Amino acid sequence: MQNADVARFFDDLADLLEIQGANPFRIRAYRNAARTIENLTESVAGIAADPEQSLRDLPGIGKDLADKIVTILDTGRLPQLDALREEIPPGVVEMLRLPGIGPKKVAVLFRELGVASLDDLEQAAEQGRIAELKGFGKKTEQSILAGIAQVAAAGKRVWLAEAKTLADEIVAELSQRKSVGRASVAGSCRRLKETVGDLDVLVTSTDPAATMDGLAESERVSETLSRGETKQRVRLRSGLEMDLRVVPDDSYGAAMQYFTGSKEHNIVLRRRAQERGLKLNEYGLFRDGTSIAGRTEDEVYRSLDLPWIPPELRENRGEIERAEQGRLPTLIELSDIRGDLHMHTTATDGTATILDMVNGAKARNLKYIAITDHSKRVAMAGGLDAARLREHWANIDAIRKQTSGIEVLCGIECDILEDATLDLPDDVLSESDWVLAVLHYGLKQPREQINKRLLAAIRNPHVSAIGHPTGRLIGKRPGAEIDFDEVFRAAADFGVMLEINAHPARLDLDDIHAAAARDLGIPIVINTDAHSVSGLDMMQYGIYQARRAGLEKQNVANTRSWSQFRKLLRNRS
DNA sequence: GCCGTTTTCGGCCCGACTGTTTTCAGTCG
Repeated sequence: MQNADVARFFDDLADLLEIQGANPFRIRAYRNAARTIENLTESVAGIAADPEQSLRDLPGIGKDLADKIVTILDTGRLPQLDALREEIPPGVVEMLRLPGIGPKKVAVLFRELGVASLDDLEQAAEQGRIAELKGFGKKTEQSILAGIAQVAAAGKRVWLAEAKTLADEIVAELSQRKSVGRASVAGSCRRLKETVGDLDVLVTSTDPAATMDGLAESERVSETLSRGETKQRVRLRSGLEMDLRVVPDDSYGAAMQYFTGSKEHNIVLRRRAQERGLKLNEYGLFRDGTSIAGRTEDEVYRSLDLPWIPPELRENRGEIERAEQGRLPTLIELSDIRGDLHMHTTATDGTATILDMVNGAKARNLKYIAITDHSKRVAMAGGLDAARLREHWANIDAIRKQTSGIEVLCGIECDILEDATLDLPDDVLSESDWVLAVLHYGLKQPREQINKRLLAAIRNPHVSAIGHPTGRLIGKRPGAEIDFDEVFRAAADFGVMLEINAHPARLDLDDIHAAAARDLGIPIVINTDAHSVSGLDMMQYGIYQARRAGLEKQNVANTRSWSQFRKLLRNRS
């Protein structure tokens, strides 16, 4: 059982308890436990099985929750959850997804009207039965109908690449207005999370009303959803929603801190303020009603006896403790990257020639690259068999001889087949400078078989790295189920690198698993998987993911000079 | 349900906006 699966039990339990009107602090305890488990770099099953470790050492896990975790791991069920599900149908929980509808309203709808699904709810709204309930009205009824349509339509999270591009454009647009002073993206987009649910933008303004009018009239905005003195929520034409907050200049740093989040990080900070007799909110840090910090984020953190913490790390995954101890990582930057070990050409499904890719890489100041076209199993992309691959390598060789200033490796993205063999024979792989082994097919196989495949690839002496280890496509398909503990141990033992694939749809390994791999000393490679020259620019998104994992330059193999990187390869055999 | 160099009981982060109210609960981030 994966950490995320265990966490889900507690989130589901919390949802049901909320509808039931249970003690809010008990509910919070379940949610805190879910976050703690989700953010672990070790597997919770591993901790439970290890006599040297105790679940109760995890923050927010006491006797009761430790027992519940063991029950979940042993039986795959949680009796309390099963009992609650008997009382509250799944459709009732689903209603929580509607904007403006929370547990209290859901409970009333279920209790008073017997509404037990989105379909029931839509019917009741159309019949005007909702507006008659106490605490409800015509507007709530209308917003329920609008919400149902919205949930059906989309309301989904978008890739960071899309959200960030849009957010940067909007900030630039707002910055041009005369009334606007400072402007910045905040929220999960600033934390560079792999997906973004909505945008948060912060501005200082001499004329808030005019600034909000300006946003409402922007080409990128389709409608204003709500608007007050300091906050405006709009829907963008792309479907994404955005909050604009207008804050006083003296509060800008505190507001940036507050609206960047994460919620979990902020809760710990506010508690820290309380312990020091202070109060922290979006307007500043206050002692007895007098502001003692707020103009800059740095000021806020310093006044809480902490160094400034990079937004990418603000998830309450131990960054506050590390900051306190002066052990914050020096996060990797794009300019640290020297090589790119995953890219395609017209030999398979790329759109650029070998020479184009080589020149594109040189233009981006890379010192070494690997050309890694597909192996034959990926027939749709025109994958290469042994003969075509050798021919391709000869072409790469020819170009390498007439090129200077960059090392070009004859590589291959070799499929790990469903039966745990590799798509090309060992004698071919042995001629390669760089073998990236990957899963493309059979991702739904049971975990045991997936692990068998990955372990077989890792043990093959010709394999250099595992590319996009889970095979997930964010928002489109989940990755393969992997026993990460076992795979990571094998990668560490055999000196096989693991990839963070920089494509915005992959970002695979994710932040948590990349951190776990780093903890085991496994060298990480960040690669673009470029299918065109401009695809080489995706490196930035891989760097973002690595920063969220807390990776430093020395954790990432392709920050090394070519001569250093080559040594890593030689150590392999 | 968790947690504790002020506590094993009594706390548990904070404010804006909306809709339904006539002073505030619910929701959201």
